[in-house]
Amino acid sequence: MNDKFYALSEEKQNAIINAGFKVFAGNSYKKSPVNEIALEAGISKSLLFFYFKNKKELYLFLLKKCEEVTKQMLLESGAYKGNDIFEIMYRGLLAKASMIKRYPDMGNFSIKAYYEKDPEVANDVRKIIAPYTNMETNKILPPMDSSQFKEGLDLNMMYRDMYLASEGYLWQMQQTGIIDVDRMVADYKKIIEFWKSIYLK
Amino acid sequence: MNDKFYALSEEKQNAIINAGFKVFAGNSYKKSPVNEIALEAGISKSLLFFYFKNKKELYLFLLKKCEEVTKQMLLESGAYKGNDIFEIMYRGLLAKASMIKRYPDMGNFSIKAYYEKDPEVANDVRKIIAPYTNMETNKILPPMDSSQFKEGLDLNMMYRDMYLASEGYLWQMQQTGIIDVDRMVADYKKIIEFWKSIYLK
DNA sequence: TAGTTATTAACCGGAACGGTCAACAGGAGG
DNA sequence: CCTCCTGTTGACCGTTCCGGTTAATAACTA
Repeated sequence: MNDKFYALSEEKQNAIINAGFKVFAGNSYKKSPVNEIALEAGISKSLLFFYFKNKKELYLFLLKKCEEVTKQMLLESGAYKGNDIFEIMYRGLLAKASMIKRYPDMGNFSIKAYYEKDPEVANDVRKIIAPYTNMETNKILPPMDSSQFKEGLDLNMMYRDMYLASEGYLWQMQQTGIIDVDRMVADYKKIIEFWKSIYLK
Repeated sequence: MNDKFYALSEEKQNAIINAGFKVFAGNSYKKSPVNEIALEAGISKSLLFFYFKNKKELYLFLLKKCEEVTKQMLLESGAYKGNDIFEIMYRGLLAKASMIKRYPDMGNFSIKAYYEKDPEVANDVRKIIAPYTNMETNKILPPMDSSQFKEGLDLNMMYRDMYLASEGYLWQMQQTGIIDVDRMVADYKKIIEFWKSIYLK
């Protein structure tokens, strides 16, 4: 890939990246025309081929970008790990929300890439995705002080319920197409308040 | 469309329908080759064009099928409407799960169709989808006897949390690719037991 | 065997695609 | 004004793909 790409303004870079995410998220690798990505990004196909020597390189670049951003997000969301489970969940959603705002189609792109079967890229996709599959997810109950919760509460089930509801909420939000981070934060705060009212002593 | 299609065995019909759902769910209308659908269904392209006179007809047939199945499902899941909210939710998930099992890609197909912009089909899609958008969804709290729940419980928030968690669970299940209805039922029963333990008096 | 039906392989014209390249625009410096 | 350099593009090419047709074959029936 051409280093000149990094000399572009951040907006221009993001425009290209998001165009790539969008088109590759909407179609399989083979059915995603480079021209469509260029048009979406507001540049010509030739220029895109100037920055990335071919379609495969562009695709794998996007996949790496995706991994990098996700890793960064997980880091951020866990940065203030404490023993307040509600705070942790709140920060987790916040990080995800801002990620969705900056790269709206990245999530769908990564899902598509995960299931990509085209022999031209499949192997490289596995190679890039492999380490990131084993990564620490937040499906596992973080350590916490159980004394503050109501007696007899099944903490694992509580966490599972909250995790599932968060996923469901994010999914529901993404279905609408418009990501309104402010509204998401407000909604989620209310949900967390509800959880506190039923789970805490 | 050719009535001979209905003379086919149910398995053959479903094979064709599911092949259509799968391919159209994975790509936009224009980028979904009829040949790929035929291959996936285990028949030749010519035969598919024998049953459906062109691509558009096949697509709209699938969309109607989708609407019909969804309507049926909503009917089933609400058939035993009582005042037991947990029972209602359980039946709801059960209906959705069995629908996913029979038509694994139907959900993604309907989402794709909803956002389809190709002028060749967009108008007809709106026409078919329109009545079904206004349909009664289960996002609204059903009437229930509040005396059995814990004092001061916000029933709307409770229902919202349960609904979101159910969506999140279904989404998570569908991501795995393998729909194991038995496991889903078992999982969901445990989740509902948990809800009962925290919400009921 | 003859006739009817189910199913397909081969084909066609046109469109789309990845990738290349000569050309063009515009600014910098002489 | 000319010249060089850089960023950018339209036009082009060989190939593949796609929707749809049709003539031919397979399978079944009587």
